[in-house]
Formats: sequence, structure tokens, C-alpha cells
Amino acid sequence: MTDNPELVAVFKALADPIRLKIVGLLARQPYSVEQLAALVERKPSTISHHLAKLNEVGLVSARAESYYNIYQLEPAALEETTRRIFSKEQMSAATAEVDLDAYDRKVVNDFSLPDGRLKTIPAQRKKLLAVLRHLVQAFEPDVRYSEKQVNDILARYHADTASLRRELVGSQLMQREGGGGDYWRIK
Amino acid sequence: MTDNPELVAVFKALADPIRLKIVGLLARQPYSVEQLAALVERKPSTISHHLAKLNEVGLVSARAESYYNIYQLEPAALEETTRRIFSKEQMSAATAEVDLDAYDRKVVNDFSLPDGRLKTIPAQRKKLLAVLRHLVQAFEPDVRYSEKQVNDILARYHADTASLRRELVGSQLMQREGGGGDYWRIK
DNA sequence: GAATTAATTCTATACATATGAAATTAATTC
DNA sequence: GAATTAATTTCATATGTATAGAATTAATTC
Repeated sequence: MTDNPELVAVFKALADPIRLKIVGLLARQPYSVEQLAALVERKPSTISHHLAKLNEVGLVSARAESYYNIYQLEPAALEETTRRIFSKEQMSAATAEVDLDAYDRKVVNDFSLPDGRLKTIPAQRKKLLAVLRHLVQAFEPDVRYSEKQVNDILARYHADTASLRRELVGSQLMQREGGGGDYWRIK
Repeated sequence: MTDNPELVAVFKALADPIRLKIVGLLARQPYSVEQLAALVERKPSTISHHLAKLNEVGLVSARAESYYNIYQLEPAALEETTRRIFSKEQMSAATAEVDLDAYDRKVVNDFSLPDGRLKTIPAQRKKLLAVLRHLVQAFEPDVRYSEKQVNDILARYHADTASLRRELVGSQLMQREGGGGDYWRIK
């Protein structure tokens, strides 16, 4: 799913008082354009315009009768829309296409020099965590590192390797065995 | 119920791709304005604007945390809206406030001279019926009229009283007893 | 075939709104 | 208290859209 333009279109179609009235009227019985125009007190050309929008998203359909165009509601489209809109699936689908790492990348970029080193270590917790999630990727999963090895790797980012190392452990991104043992990356 | 401005407002709030994404994101977890801005790739001021619209209709709420404003979804508002929108009651309510006689009045007006007489008798069936529904009100309910009395009353509207009389009977708005008997208004 | 009529399409206009830069506000950190 | 920072508000602008008159199309009636 690339986006939800159809869903937005349905909402747009319903986001107008006149069109909402038309839907309400057609829920009772079909009407011609002229009749709807009289009922909601607008000109036929305006009603045509509104019906075209409702028709585009499948909420109404038309049938020719004599030389009238009789419009009727498509209840199936309404129900179908209801299900799609408020289901958990829909929520997830809307979310799926968003880049969930965008924020992290922005923060890392804000705090990084062109060579990849950190300008400073973020003081704010949220931003520190974003940077730490970035740093931890310099370590291989399932590999044990000595404290010196950890420091050497972190030194590529910032001189204060002790702080970085401590925060990585404190934030549960890396773990340390017993007393002065080895470090490894979590998950 | 005077109108459904709140309902239109909810649809308007959801009728925007960015706001729909925000709702999708907040369905998973709360976010700050800045985080949302990064996730949907818009400036914080724009996100503030969108969140204000969602907040106005009760779809989201905010709580202060440190100096962040954390926004969260209000699922109850969503469900409440779903129910209201697509229920039959809603449809009827939307319809109730519309003047169902507006079409008739328009037709009668189109075919009437300033003094109340008819310019012509409508040739089209729908418009003829609207005019007949108007004419029949010149007769009292539960009163029997002779053919001459009927003609006299109809003559106030048009010279061709025979046609009008025949159409009133044919359209079941008036009834005639047996052979050459009296006429009376139905219902 | 000419006249009538409903509906649509075209066009112009007024109003609404999404966007982001700049200024302001409110809260936190040092 | 000064500096920093997130959020909001203000403002300008560009885009979108609801409305209806005019022109056009399609169908019916006489």
C-alpha cells in the first residue's frame, strides 16, 4: 500500500454540509438532480458538481429515467468504508509506509559532523537515545568485545568513550558480563 | 437538531493525507510534535496546525511532559463518531431538517402568476402532480362538492377546469361517487 | 424537425486552507 | 539569570473548492 488517497477522497466527499445532506436524503429514497437542488436550496449545476464528487468515490450511483438522472445511495460503499477506516488493520497500514527511523536519522544528522563524528553528546534523553541506537550498530551482533575494543570503536565518534559506554549499557542497548568482563550488543 | 456541523468538522479533520497519517501513527503510540514532524516530513508549525484541528474535534489530546507536548489518540472519539455517522438515526436526523415540500413550492411558483392563477397546466407528470397537490388544498376535507362547485373553485386557477378536475381524480387526490355524483378530497 | 427540458460542462469568482518562515511563548538546563 | 529548546501563534502565499451563470449536451415532446 503506497498511500490512502481513496480514503482521503471519501472523507473529502463527506466533509461538506450540502453533500452530507444529500447523502442523508438519498438514504431515504432516490432523487433527481432537480429535486435535490430544490430540497437543499442550491442550483442544479452546483448539485451536479456535488453528485460528481460523491459518485467518484462510489457513494452514489445514477440511472437514467426518461430524461431525468435519478441518483441513489450505495450503502455497500458506506459500510465498506466504515470497516476500512476504523479497523486496526487500517491504522497499521497507514503507519506501515511511514519511515519509523526518520526521527532518529534527523537527530543523528543534527549531532554529526561531516566525517561522522559527534559534535556533542546530546544532553536530552530522547536525542541521546536516538544517537545511541545509531552507535550500537557499529558493533556486530553475537560478538564479545573487551572494554578496550569498545573504547576504540566509540572513539571514532567522540573522545568521551567512557560516557558513551556507560550510556549504552544503561540504556540496555549493550550488556556487560559480571565484574570486568566482556561487552556485547543486545538483540 | 439544527444541522450537523460537528460531523462535518470530523470529516474535514480526517480529509487530509497528513492528518490521516498522524492519526495512524498515534493509533500505535503517542508522539511529540517534533517527532511527528520528522515522521511525516513537515515543519513543526505545520504539525501544530494539524494537531489543533484534530484536537478541536476531540480526536486527539495532549499532555505536557518536560517541555514536550505529547499527543495521543482518543479512540473513544473515533468509535463514537463511527456510530453516529453511519447509523440510520443519523441519516434520518440529517433529513429531518430539510423542507420536503420545497420542490412542490418551487414548481407551483414557477407555474403561477402573481395573482395565484396558473400560467399553464404543466405537461410533465412530476410537475403536474406538484401543482395538483397544491390545488387540492382549496377543498375542505370531509366536504362533498357538486361538479359545478368544483369547477367554480378550479376556475380561480385556470380556465380548463375539466382537465384539472379529471387529473385530480386520476391522480387519486379527489374521488367521485358513482355516476354523476359528488366529489370529495381524499385523506 | 423544432421546441422544450434536465443535466452536465465551462468559466469566473469568492472563500477556505495547507504550508512554512518569523516572532512569540513556555519550559528547562546550565 | 542567560541560553537553549519545543511548541504555538502570526503572517504571507499558493493551492483548492463551493457556487452559480452561461454554454453545451442529450433526451423528450409536439
